[in-house]
Amino acid sequence: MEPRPVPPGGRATLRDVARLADVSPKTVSRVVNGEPGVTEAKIAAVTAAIDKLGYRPNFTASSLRRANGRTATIGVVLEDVANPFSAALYRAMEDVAREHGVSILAGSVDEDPARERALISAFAGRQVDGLIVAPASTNQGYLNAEILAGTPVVFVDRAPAGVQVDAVLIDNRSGAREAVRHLIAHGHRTIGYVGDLRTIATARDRLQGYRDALADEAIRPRPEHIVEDRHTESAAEQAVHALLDLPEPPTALFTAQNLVTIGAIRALRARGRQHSIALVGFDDFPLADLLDPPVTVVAQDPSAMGRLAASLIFRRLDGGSWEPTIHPIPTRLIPRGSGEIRP
Amino acid sequence: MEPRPVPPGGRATLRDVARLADVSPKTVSRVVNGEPGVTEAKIAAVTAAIDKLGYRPNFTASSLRRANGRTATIGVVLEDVANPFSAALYRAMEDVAREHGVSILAGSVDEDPARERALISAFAGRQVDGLIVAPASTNQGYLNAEILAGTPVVFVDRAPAGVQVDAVLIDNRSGAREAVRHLIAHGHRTIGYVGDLRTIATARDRLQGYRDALADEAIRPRPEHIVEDRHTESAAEQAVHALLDLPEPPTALFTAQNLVTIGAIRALRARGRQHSIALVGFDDFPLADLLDPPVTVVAQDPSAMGRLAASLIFRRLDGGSWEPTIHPIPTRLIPRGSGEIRP
DNA sequence: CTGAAAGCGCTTACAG
DNA sequence: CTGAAAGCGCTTACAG
Repeated sequence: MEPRPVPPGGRATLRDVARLADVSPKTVSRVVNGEPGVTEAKIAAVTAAIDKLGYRPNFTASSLRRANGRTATIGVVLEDVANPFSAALYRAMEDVAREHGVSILAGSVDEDPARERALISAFAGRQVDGLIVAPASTNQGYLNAEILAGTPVVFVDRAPAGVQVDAVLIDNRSGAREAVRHLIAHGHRTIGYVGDLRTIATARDRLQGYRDALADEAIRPRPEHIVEDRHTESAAEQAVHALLDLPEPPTALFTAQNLVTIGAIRALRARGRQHSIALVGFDDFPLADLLDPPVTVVAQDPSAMGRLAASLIFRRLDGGSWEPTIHPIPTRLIPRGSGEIRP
Repeated sequence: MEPRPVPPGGRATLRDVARLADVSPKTVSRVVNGEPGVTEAKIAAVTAAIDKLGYRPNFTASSLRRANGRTATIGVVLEDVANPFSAALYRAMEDVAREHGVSILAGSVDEDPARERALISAFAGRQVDGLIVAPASTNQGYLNAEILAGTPVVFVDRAPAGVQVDAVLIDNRSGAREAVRHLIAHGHRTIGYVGDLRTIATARDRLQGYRDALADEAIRPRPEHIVEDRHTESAAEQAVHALLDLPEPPTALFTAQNLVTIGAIRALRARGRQHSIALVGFDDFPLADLLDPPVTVVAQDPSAMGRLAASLIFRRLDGGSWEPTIHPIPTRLIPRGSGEIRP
């Protein structure tokens, strides 16, 4: 609580400390960085001066001069931190980064390629040691300059295009196939699909998985039962209302993203059909098990994905070298009730 | 996709660009920063060299030398990004920061004061232009050095102690009082309290609000109906089981935090009591309206809180000056069903 | 309109 | 064990 004698309006520098302790700047640097070969007396003098001035080393300046140029900061580009999937990814990365004494610059892109580039440009300009990206763009060739310059880049959730990098991905197609197969196994032949923007590759993969599962059982997909480009809860809700208004409505729904699933549930509830129309969602979400009926989902493991993505960055920073690889993370079907409703 | 002629293993510098364009570094600097007074010819030469080298300005170095020393980066210290409350706060701050061309360094403290200090130290060492903090510590006097040095600091969700800063807060006590008053108005006289760690000031405030509401109606609080220090879902779940096992169990519950509310719901479900025991939770959470019964809550507005907190930082950075103030954000009781169950 | 010199806060590479 | 000089990548403050 005692006010510290900091230079008014500015912060003390290493030179201020050196002057007060009556040593050279280099000696202060040695003390600050815990380098050996400084007498106890000088260490004490420097430490006292640091305390007195409230000196805080300028890490930014030191990394500018330091041999490896590392900033102990990585950049994380997410879809939307407010979405629990992104939030879980981020939290897992943060935990790994903390173990390495590394801070995180993060931002959300909301499916906007321009925002993705702006964030990466801002992070690269701040000399991040690595980048973890869940891309919204269709091609990330612009990252090649960074990669050539030696910055490790890892993609998460979405595959790279135009660039060779490690990627932590799930198999969206087979996950979706499993979901729809589950519905078929419970007797459904007319299954509606409601999915995210078709500009998103993972959304297209999930639709393909849906088609695969139908083809497996020689069920002809009905175009009117397939609704793409639903990115929000309310857009999905409307889509489900429309599906149920069809002359031949589906008896089951596969909803290919967490917000879409929630929108679908709202529509089913509004019609009192939640116990008569089966539902399997892609992506788990908090409280899915507490709804009535509990929601069957194909769960991803965002914590595992985030941990692995961050670990890959740090392995490369620690000198690890390997060809850029796809690192698959398995999905898991969790039957809870909504997916086991029979037609 | 075409590989750029970047110096192998390193990035091009402003000097590299200057050499290639055959101008002085200062001229490159002018072009990069869009300063006026450069001939079209030189601009073209510099731009071509930048493209050829894949040059990206080192923003870190420029802010070291730049007059105001700004890094266009702020630090955000949250409770836990994976909690939807923190995630919503963060997202709102991010949106404001983006409008100002500012990046965010963020981290979670998980109620650990040491982590709080470590994060702030890391962010300050990276020369952030401002700090937004949801503190876990009981005293933040250590921030005074930063504040004296001119870094704007804003607290959010939790009040400052030992330091004079702006704070964006809700009135936890009166919010809790309103919640419990609501239960009393619906006929309850024995109301259980389940709350977060008593080390958290807002948890203590909410308990006080609970006591206030009982006192208002001259209801004697029963110590055995008050359970503190429940920080996780499962801890809260256990607590509710224990409450309902009492000889005289409460007919209603006030759960003073979002995870605690969810844990309580799990316990009520497990016993099939969700329609017979009333429940009001503090903090809204996604899907609260889709549960059965829908959950009555006292809602905070984390988006409004985050936006305001970030705006305050930028107003100060833009030269605004005022005495550090508490900025109250109202809470709102949302009756949905669980809180209107009668004894 | 353009550039040479100095310096932001720190570390490197030496010398003693 | 200690420090003087130079330099990280850039901008400032001048001079022309």
